[in-house]
Amino acid sequence: MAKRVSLKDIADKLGISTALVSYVLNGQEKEKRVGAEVVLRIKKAVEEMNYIPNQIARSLRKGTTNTIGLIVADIANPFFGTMARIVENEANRCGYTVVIGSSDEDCKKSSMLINNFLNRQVDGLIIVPSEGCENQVKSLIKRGIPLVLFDRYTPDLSSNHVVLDNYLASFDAISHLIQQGYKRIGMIAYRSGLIHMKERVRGYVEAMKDHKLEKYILIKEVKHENVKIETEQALQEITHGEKKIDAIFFATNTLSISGLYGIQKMGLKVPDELGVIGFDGAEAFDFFYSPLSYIRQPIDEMVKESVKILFDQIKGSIKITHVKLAPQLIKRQSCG
Amino acid sequence: MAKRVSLKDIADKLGISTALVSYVLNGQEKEKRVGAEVVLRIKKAVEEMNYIPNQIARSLRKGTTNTIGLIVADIANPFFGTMARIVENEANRCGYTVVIGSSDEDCKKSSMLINNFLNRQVDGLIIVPSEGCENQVKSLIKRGIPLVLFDRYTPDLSSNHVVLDNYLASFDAISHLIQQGYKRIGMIAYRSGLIHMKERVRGYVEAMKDHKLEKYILIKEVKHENVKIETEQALQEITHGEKKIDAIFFATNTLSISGLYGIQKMGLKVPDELGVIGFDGAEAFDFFYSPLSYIRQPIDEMVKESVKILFDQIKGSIKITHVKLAPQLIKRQSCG
DNA sequence: GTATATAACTTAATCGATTAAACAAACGAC
DNA sequence: GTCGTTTGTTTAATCGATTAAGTTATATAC
Repeated sequence: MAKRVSLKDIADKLGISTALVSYVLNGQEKEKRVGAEVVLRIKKAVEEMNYIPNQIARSLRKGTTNTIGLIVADIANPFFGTMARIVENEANRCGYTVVIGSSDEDCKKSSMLINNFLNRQVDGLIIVPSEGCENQVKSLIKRGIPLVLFDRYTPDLSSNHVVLDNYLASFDAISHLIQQGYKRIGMIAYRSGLIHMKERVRGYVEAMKDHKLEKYILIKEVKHENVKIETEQALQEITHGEKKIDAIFFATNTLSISGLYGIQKMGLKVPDELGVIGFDGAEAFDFFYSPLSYIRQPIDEMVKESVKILFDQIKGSIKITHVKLAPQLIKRQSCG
Repeated sequence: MAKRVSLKDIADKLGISTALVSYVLNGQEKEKRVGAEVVLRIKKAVEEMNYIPNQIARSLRKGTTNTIGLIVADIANPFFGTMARIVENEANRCGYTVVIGSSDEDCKKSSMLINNFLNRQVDGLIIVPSEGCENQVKSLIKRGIPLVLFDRYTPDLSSNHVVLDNYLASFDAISHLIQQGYKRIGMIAYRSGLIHMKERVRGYVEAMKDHKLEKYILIKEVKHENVKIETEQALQEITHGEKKIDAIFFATNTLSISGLYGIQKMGLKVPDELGVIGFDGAEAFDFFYSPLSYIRQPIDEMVKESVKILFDQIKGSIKITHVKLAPQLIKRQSCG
């Protein structure tokens, strides 16, 4: 591989010092009063020699990399893919690059990613935190690393975060189901201590209680590792037998889709035998024979807000910002 | 933000030189015969002071960043999301980090991304090339940048690439439709000069000719900018009137999904009125009322192969590798 | 007792760009 | 003719880690 052209190569070729070249490349020719003729010669040489500045060297010197790290649960999940795409757009607009990592909701992987990104001196992080990584987050905050948590947060840590009003999301969904005449409403959620999941469950429980349906409260929690199988099993159990449910609420898009596979397989009639409300939205929801009603997250706004907060932090702001955005219930045919 | 601990801080604290610390951190204590007691003291200090090596400095010195750049069309598209995820896994296993960019099939964006990644001294690139960026690719090759093209390639450039046998994919799909009794088979493709699209079209054309159906050849090409609307329009046109088609083949997953929306809206009966075969696979395919038959790409294998080739290049191999993998036709209910 | 190995460290150059500080030449003021 | 300014340029330190080459001190050989 041919050796790359460096600043010094240009300076040497023109018989001048590297300082001049650097000034011109950074558009400081006025402030540093570089001679007009020299400016031209430098620009010409830069063009001719096909010079590409070495960001690594620059980063080392300046102490900033113009890079932000993004840690999601799984970049193959369209929800996070969409999220990543918006982060990328916003970051690029400001001259930043994004490095992305998938944690699989696994605290160890998350930790490795965070360390790796810090080694690489990212200027800030947007993290969808996994369960059990409170200490990692705490440590980041203590070290003053610009950070925004997304989708979830740790209540007793004062970090920046942008989340959906998850309580309201569930509450609305369940209220709507009840209004449509459903009573025995079940919920399938992840087994997780994370606040977003707890809030979604709380919204469900409160809505049921508010309508005096506490006796029908039925929550099945599945583990991250085996979503599809566990979801179908759970579904099987609660849609049969004496106490079988007449409606179901899924707590995430992955759960919703796994659930739909199950419903399809079992041949349940939606919305007559079973009312359904999902989460997040997916193309699959639109093609389900009874197009799915779902909770829509304002993801565009959420991500833009996150990036904005992060850049504020990077610029030195010490303000802690919490943003909670309202969900939207998209009503279609799957719930009466 | 508290100043980070550097190698020198550790050396100073222990009253030794930075060289020793560096040796120990790199596991060279044996070769460089660092004293046993010193090794212990260094390890203890590293732990205590919570030292994190500065990858930037290391990269500058070593000339490698242990980072690879990935340029896809759109990370929000699950096909590329899945691809990115596999790249990430493979890269991580080897201690590499991935930076991802979305080109939107736009040559200018692609160019900006490539330059940006090169500024950042990525060790190699995996690129899903856009139309018109042959010169960019050529320049990369000329400069000896480790590179693997994915999904598409430029026939007259000798670059490494990993692609599907797109000709065969189409040929198989169309042959199957014909075998099922369809004759007036249309195709919806992207308006693109890229080889993968040309090959997909060629497979269609050849299959039609082989069965003496050339008079029914009907290809609609849509632009990237307005996929959904254009696809629906195209569909509208070719499913009505005298010469209306009785089956359709979509050339990508985005086109397939847009097409399904159109079919759903128009209330066409699949597979009776219209046989359908899609591309790539998507959850939406499974929930379409007549589960879609589709061409499945062995994406896992394709990506792993790409990463392997790239790492070979990074390690110095000068071998040019072309990999073409066989598609799989998943037959379901949408085509008879 | 001198020469040679070996072990254990230190020194200092290096990667490439940035930038404060020093320097030199030309100009104007009086 | 001297002093101060302005203009244009160079010098060299710096970011943090790596590593070839150099330096001691101690051990072993004969």
